[in-house]
Amino acid sequence: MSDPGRRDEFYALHAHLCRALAHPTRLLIIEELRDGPRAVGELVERLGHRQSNLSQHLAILREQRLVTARREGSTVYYALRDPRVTQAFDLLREVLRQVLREGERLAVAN
Amino acid sequence: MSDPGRRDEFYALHAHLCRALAHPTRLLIIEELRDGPRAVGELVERLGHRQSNLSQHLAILREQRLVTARREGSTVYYALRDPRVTQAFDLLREVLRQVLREGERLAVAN
DNA sequence: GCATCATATTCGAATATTCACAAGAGGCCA
DNA sequence: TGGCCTCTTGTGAATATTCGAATATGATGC
Repeated sequence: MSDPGRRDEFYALHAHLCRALAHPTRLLIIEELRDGPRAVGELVERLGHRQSNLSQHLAILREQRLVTARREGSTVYYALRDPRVTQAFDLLREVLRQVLREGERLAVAN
Repeated sequence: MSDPGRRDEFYALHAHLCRALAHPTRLLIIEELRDGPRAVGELVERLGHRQSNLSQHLAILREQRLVTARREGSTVYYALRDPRVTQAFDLLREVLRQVLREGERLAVAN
């Protein structure tokens, strides 16, 4: 990582990975996949978004290799690829909760 | 979290947090702050961006409460607020490395 | 073949992000 | 006070993201 070009490229990829997580719908998808694979139709039903919209978000998660897609007949099952993604997800969730708690204290203090 | 309105709001905040991480420059800033606080000028020198640009990125990290800013005379020192942020950062970095390794294998295999 | 169901992709409009530059704001010291 | 240093913020242009609607693809069964 001493080559600055390679370093910049790596950080760009890292940022793309974060970007893939930077949308509420995609976070909800990840939460849904936490307990195992789900078909697109199930996600549509459970999350209540347009099918094309979910498909677009799933494509983004696929491109960043955060999920795998397995075809079974005409239905496609999505699954999380790496448990570390949910670990990172949970860490940030804790950070957020902390921020909200401190925000409440600040709101009271000011 | 059973109230759907509250759930959506929480996921929106979570997404905003991820969004704050979704830029190479901001990831580089976090990496720089890993070993302790840094003045804005130091970051400018080490990262080689316009000072106003770094200030804009620092503002985004501040708004999401990922960093703290402490004034000392006329210089401002930034620091990471929560070590879990770097933990999440590192987890995603590992995921990325894994993806790159598998990508190489795929590139060879195809 | 054709119809149907499940999923994916394309398109365009609305919105958000990012950068550089210019201008503002606060602290320090003569 | 005035000048200088450090940092922040407003503006606008270029670019990227997001959504719904429409359309395309792909598998299944008749």
